[in-house]
This record gives sequence, C-alpha cells and structure tokens, in this order.
Amino acid sequence: MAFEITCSGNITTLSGLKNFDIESILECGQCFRWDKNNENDYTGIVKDKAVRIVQTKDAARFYGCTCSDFKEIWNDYFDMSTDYGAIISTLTTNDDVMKMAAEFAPGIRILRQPLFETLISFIISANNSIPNIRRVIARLSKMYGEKIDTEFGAFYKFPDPGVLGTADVSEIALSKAGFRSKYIKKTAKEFNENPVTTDQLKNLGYTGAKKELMKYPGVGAKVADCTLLFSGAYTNAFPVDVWVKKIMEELYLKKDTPLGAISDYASEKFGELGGYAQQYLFYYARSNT
DNA sequence: CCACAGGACGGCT
DNA sequence: AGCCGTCCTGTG
Repeated sequence: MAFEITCSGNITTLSGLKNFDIESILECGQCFRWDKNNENDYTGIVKDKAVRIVQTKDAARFYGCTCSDFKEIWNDYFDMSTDYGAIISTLTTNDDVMKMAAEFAPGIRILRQPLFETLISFIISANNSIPNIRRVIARLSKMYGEKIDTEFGAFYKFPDPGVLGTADVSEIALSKAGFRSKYIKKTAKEFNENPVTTDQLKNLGYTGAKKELMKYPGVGAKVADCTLLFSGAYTNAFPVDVWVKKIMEELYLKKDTPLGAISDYASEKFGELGGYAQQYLFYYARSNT
C-alpha cells in the first residue's frame, strides 16, 4: 500500500495519503450516514463499527478504530487498495472534460458499502433530496437498528432485513419515507427470505446482476446501478440521474438524449472505469451548476 | 398556492 | 417498446 498505518490503541492514523479527501468522499452523494462535525471531521457507522475521522492534508486519524478494525472494515470500505491516480490518468488521457472534472475533486473514492444498506438507501433516494434521504435513513435506523454507544456519541446500526421485512408499512411510513415505504418493506422481506451477496452478484455479470436487483420493488435502472457501484460490486456501473444526464448532454452529447443512449455512450467510452467517471462528473456538476 | 427534488410504476397506445 | 400522469415529503 502506498500509505502508512500507525496504530495506538483505539486510534489509527494514516499518513502519506494520495487521492483521499474525506469531504469529497463522504459528500459526493454515495453515502448518507456520515455527520460533519467540523471541516474535515466526520463521524459515522458501518455495520456495527462507529468511527470519527479527522483529516489534515495527507493524513487521516480514525478515532474508535483499532488496527484490526481498520484492516477488517475501513481499509475495504474506503477502497484503499485501488490506485486512483492510475484511474484518473487513464480517464483524463485525450479527454479534457474528464480532466476538468477529476481535477476538481481528485480525492474522491468509491466506497464499498454493505449491500442491503446500499439497496434500501437508494430505494429511498428515488425522486428525493439528499437531506431528506439522510433524515429518513436516520429515523429508520433509530426505529429498527441496534444502538451502539461510543466515546464520541450514540449510533444506530442500519436495520437488518428481517426486522424491516416484518415491520408494518404504516410504521415504516413514520420515517417519512412516503410512497417508498411499501418498497422498503417488500424488498427487505424478499431479501431476508432469499439473501443476496456481493459475491453472488459478481458471478452474474453486470447485466445479470442489474436485472436481478431490478426484480425488487422500487428498484429501476438508476437505483440498480447505484447499488452495484456503491456496494463495490461493479466499477463499470454508470448511474444516470438528472445531474449526470444534464452534464453528459452538455459536455459530451446533445440535449434530450434518452437515458439508455447515455448509458451506452458511457459504457463504450469509459468501460470498466465508468463508475469512477460518473462520480467525478456528478460531483463536478452538483458543485458547479 | 404552486413547482420541483439525485425515479419507479402502472396504465395507456 | 415508448410515453406520461402520479406519487410522499420538504423547501423555496
């Protein structure tokens, strides 16, 4: 690995980081459960592990994180084994648009998040705003997730499929998920009765995995692509939402290009790196338009 | 009061 | 197969 790890009890420090900017990573729309305490200072929970991360330049300190926690959870979650410098280098060759987008936020990384949490989170994201998505997920976790107390606050685990799958839709609706409440319940129920793993999705191939996810109620092409990308299953997944549609039409294509045509173009142009390209473009579009 | 937000669904043709 | 009205909730 290119960076160095120093462990001291409950604190793990990374130094010599490249292409790692905690704000870009946590606020580029791929995750919804991190809270900003200060500049470059975030707390969050993944599975049953809560952590506080404070970054200064090319170093990041993880509080509430032992060396084995980092190796078991966070190293994979933050995709630390991937060389983002090489990805940017490939994407920006002969492509001034990608050059501009990647230079805007070279510290973005694609998180490898738990599959069920990612699936439900992006069902909630349909026709919804990020602040509202965050509130709904926080309420569901508090209602149905196990409480985890730490030195830097209380956290709630993301609910298990069995719990969400057996809850009443009217009760789930108290989270303000609206018309998505019935999708949350049904998808959780189906997932619990027939669990799917990231490895199983990888064995299906991208197209097969996407079709499999689209069997769940509330999951269309965009939600399926987000789930495949942000759970670490397929880096070629290229979610096309209104922002990506807009900037792809503006910078590469022309107005009123159908969603499917944008997907095809991205697949042809970016290939296996489509997901990374999507994040640079998305973050650039959201921040500059 | 109305428009619209980081889509999916169902009922049309 | 493609088009289009509708859908909870929060914000402007």
